[in-house]
Amino acid sequence: MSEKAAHTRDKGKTRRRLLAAARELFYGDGIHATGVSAVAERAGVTKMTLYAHFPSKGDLVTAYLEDSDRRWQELLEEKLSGHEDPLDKLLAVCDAYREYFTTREMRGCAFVNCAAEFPDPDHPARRVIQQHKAGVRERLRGLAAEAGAENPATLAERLFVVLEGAYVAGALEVDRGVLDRSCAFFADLVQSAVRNQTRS
Amino acid sequence: MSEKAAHTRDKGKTRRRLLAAARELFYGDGIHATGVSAVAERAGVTKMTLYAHFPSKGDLVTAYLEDSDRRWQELLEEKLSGHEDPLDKLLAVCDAYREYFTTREMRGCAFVNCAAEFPDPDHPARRVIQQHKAGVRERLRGLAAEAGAENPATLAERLFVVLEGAYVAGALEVDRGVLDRSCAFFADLVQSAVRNQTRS
DNA sequence: GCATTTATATATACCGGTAAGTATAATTAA
DNA sequence: TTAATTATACTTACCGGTATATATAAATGC
Repeated sequence: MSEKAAHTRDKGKTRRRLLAAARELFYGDGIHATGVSAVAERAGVTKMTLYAHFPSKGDLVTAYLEDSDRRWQELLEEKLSGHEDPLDKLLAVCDAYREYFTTREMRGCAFVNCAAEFPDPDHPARRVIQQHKAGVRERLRGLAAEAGAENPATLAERLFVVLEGAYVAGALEVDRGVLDRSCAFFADLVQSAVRNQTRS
Repeated sequence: MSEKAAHTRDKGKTRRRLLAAARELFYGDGIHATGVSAVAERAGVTKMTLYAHFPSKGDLVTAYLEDSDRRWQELLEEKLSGHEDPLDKLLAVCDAYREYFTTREMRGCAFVNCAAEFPDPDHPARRVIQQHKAGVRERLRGLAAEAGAENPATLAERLFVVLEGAYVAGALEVDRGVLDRSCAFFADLVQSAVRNQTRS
């Protein structure tokens, strides 16, 4: 049905198509290597239409990042909702990471890659990146506390470092197993941090 | 003495100047965002001279990566030579990482950043990146074995993941402390992997 | 010691391609 | 009628890379 229906008057739909195209191309090929014309073409619209939705390429980039963050959060919360025990919830973060990683091509973290392309710390895109990473860390900290870790802040930061490291290592190595082994690493850290807790 | 001596006939010196310029600009601003003219200008030479040393920008990029890897290895081996005990050597790898990181601006790993800009796994630059990371992992594995870790391969991979994670986390956060805290993390991992060893 | 050759670098202009972004007019669907 | 989109052409700017002709320092030959 939605085959030849490129002539939809639904503005939201066009915007979603543009964001989907931006996601594929920006993430897959890099941002500087992707022209706005290519994004428009992938979305099946004209460059003029793209500029009707996003005033500049920079705005499209930040919208792409915000959209990616939103999608990540949805995936994470869905994963978390499948568990009751706070310890299981904590472990589920790692699963979400792995799933998010393996779904997308082995291109590493979209936010890290974007930061590599935009060195200026004051660039608007960096704000979104910062917020995304801060969100992950904050979530980990809360779950670590709920799980009863001795030092939730330390555990959360270490888990965060492991996740980031596994992400880049998995993107660079042909060997995909590092992802799975890092999940075991993650679980070991959680276990040893919660084992010697003061049981309530 | 070497002030106004831009008219040196030393080919090696010009090449070094070009590589230094490439390092600063490629690393600091990104590769796609840096034009060959900018590199030549920074090196104080003409674009023609650049192309007399490197047949294309791609070749300059791979030379830049090879040079970076060589510099990293020199720093690492110098750090390692300051210790006798294999356990201290292992810990020194983390110090080398931190020093290498803080010397250069907070822009993360040059190899990871380059991989973000060159998605094609068959791109020549990716070969250098792969070799660099494989070298780090191999070194860690050897030192872990010498230090008498129970499972050197597992420890080495985990340490590698921590180093990579700390690198990207430090580059994204304004907080520089994550680097130092990750070194403590690194040390903890080493300690607990060596503690329960079968003493020879 | 002096001229010549050769390697290295300069200066400058150019080419084809592509990028981001704009202008304008026609078209489509509600 | 009106908002959304198309189609096409355009501007300005920069990119990687080349062409051409010149200048200079050092090694070479006599």
